[in-house]
Amino acid sequence: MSSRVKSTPENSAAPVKGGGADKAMHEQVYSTLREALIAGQLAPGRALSVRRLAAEFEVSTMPAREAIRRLAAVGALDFTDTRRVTVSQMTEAKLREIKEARVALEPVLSGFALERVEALPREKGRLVKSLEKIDKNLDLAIRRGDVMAYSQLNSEFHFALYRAANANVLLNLVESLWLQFGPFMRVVIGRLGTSCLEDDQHKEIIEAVVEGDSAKLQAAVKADIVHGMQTIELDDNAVD
Amino acid sequence: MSSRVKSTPENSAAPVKGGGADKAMHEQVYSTLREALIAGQLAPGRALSVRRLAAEFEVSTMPAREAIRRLAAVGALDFTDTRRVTVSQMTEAKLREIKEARVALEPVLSGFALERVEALPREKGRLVKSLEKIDKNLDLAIRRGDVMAYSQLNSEFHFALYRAANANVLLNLVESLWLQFGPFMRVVIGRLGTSCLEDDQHKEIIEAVVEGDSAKLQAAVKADIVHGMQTIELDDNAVD
DNA sequence: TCTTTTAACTTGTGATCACATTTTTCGCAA
DNA sequence: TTGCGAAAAATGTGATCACAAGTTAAAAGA
Repeated sequence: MSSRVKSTPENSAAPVKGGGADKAMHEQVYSTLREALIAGQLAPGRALSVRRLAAEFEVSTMPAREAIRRLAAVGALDFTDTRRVTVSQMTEAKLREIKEARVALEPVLSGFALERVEALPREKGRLVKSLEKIDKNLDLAIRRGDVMAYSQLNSEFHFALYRAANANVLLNLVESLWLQFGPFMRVVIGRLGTSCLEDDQHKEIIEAVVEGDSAKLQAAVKADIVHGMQTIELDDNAVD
Repeated sequence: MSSRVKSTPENSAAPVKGGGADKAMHEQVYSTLREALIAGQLAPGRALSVRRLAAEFEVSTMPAREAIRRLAAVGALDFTDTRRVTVSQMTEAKLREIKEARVALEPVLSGFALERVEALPREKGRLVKSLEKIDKNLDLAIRRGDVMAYSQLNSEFHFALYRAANANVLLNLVESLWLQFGPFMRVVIGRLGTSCLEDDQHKEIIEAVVEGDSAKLQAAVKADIVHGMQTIELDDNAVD
């Protein structure tokens, strides 16, 4: 939440406006915010405001508005009854929905990913190496008890796999789910400590990819989700 | 696409701005556009523009922008490489993804709906009556060959069921899928005629709800989706 | 008649201002 | 110290303008 976007020098002094930059500014605000949410860097219930966001990114209010609107459209942000914008709170019912949706979608997406890399050996090699590297750092983060690094790396691990599917419709659905439970998960893990995360299914996931075994992969992904979500559910103080 | 939003009389003459209305104007623009997309009233590839939309709804460009941005966020609209906004085109790969996602999500959502109405008999009665009425009109539309009415009523039928689940996370995911294939489906049905739609699973769906049989309901919903999507896939000229 | 160039128009994006509410802050009294 | 109420600051939303880039239409040349 403290990163800076290239503040086009024209903005401050002269009122030279227009497209200018190589990428739309609202896009940059959006991406940064999205990463922060998925990695759990923004606490549930935290209030955002158009003007504060704009100031932080050193842009006008317009890009901030559009980024907020976009995140709200996928359920990551909530507009309260009084028109206030906050990071979505979790409820028990919502958590159940997210779990069911993840279980329904992510194994399918994993299957697509495997199907695709099986046809592209070089890409498969890159994917496996990437997953192994992330998982190694993940283990270190867990042992270190580094919740922040864990959240970041865990999402990186899953999305490295999912992105390999080259299936944007499914990817967007899954991403919207992660945007919704990311902030909450981070809070729970922070409370429980990383020790509860030691027995994930990442090794099995990598194995299944290497072996090209789709059934095994989907089962491992599902198990990983179920285990992770159960860990959260068990913390009864989690939902307020 | 020709409906009007209450044009607050203050807007035209005096520059009295601000919240004013009871509901945000961008929300109204969004809802209208969403309904039009799901019902297939906007053809794939059709170009939208902020200013034209604003003119049509008799609002300024701001509410139109936000509505467009929001629909783009869920994949209903595309921003082309040259910053043009169009109704999303369909591709073969995308259609496959949508089918898989629908098969994965909509039976689950149906199960949630049944589970909920089983606990609320009055609501269950209302739901069944509502479904029966819509299905009756649906049959008439099919016999009449009225593609427009069919698209409208078919979405009403499914969402009447889905809304009963009171599960907004899942509902939003499913809605985003319908927003993406609605325009395309309408084109295909328009080409094939409504005769190919005679053997849907709506009767079985209603039956299963009445009987409170979740397995039967989910199977019927899945069959309805698979059948509907296969109808589309078979039309090889459909995807351009 | 067909191609090419140029001018007019349209469009998305960013900036800025206005207004009605909501939220916070601060001083005063009990 | 604790409530309470009014002033002050902040916020979402809508309107409007500016600018650069894209699209379309027209005009000019072959």
